[in-house]
Amino acid sequence: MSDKNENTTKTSLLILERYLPYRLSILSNRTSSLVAQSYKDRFGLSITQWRIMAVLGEYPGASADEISAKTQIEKSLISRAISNLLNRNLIQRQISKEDKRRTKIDLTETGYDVYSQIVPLSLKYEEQILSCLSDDEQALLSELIDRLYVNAVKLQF
Amino acid sequence: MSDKNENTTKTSLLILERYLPYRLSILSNRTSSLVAQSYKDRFGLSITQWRIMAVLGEYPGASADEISAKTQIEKSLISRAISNLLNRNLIQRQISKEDKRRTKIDLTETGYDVYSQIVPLSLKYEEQILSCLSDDEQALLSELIDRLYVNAVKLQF
DNA sequence: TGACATTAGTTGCATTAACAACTAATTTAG
DNA sequence: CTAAATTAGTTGTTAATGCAACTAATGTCA
Repeated sequence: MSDKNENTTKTSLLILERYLPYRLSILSNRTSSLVAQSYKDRFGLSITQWRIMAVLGEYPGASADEISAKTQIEKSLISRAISNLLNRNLIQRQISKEDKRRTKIDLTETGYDVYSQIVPLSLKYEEQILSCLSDDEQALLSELIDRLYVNAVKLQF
Repeated sequence: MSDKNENTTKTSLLILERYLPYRLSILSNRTSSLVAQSYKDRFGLSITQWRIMAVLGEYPGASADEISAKTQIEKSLISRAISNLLNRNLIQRQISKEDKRRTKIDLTETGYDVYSQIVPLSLKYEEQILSCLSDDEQALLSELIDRLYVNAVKLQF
């Protein structure tokens, strides 16, 4: 027994290809970019723009900050993406009466039309991505992802 | 029965928070940025730089293209990261004798020393990230991720 | 052998993202 | 009531990323 490097620790082996954060990252990149390319081609929307619209479909009248929280997208990116969507008349906004710092943002009619086209498309994509798993496996995966995320949020390295 | 929107299709519902590509994306971002921050703080290395070093630890003498394939990082990023690692004397390279376009890249002694410090750290991080799952669940997750990735690579939207 | 295509790696450029500083409105405390 | 702190949103700056053009070397095939 020499020092702290016992046989359990020896020169420990890292195989990038099997490293979980790496694998999550490449899986996520692949799925996101598949979907992103489709939205870009069909509607000229980036993932960020689409996610904002998705939140507004669920939560009409949300503020920029609420959108930032729901999408996990940094608020300066939200601000610029909102400008773009406003210019394209996909969303509209008004200043909140109760709090003049806030804005209430909504899909326009055009925006809602686009939204209504993308929703079924994105659900179909999700289904295809998950098509290699049984229903039970899908449910399990979903649970595991939730737990991993809850755990990851608490961690601090 | 009005138009094409039957009850089966109705205005289908998308809940971003439950949408798999989104959830994968935020989980992956969280885990990667946890790890990234640690490498940045402790060794001044970005994830890209670290992944290159990780590949070289596994595959000494790899070429830039091989590194790009193993890390899934675009080759221009690899090229620039390699320049940086060369400047910092963490890696070294020589032109391949058989094919003068290729380079053979290796960790320097310094680089290997850093590598040897990061490997156990990164394994510990992985363990902590997975600590919320049982061994069986970890194995299952691993399998599901593999299958999802294989499937995702084949898909085309 | 010699044109043509392919491959390895580098560089330029345009887009995206992250981070901090800033303005304006609101809330909190004394 | 007012000074200080907080919050919503915007903007500037810099770094990271992605794509495409480019050079140089090699491979292909008539």
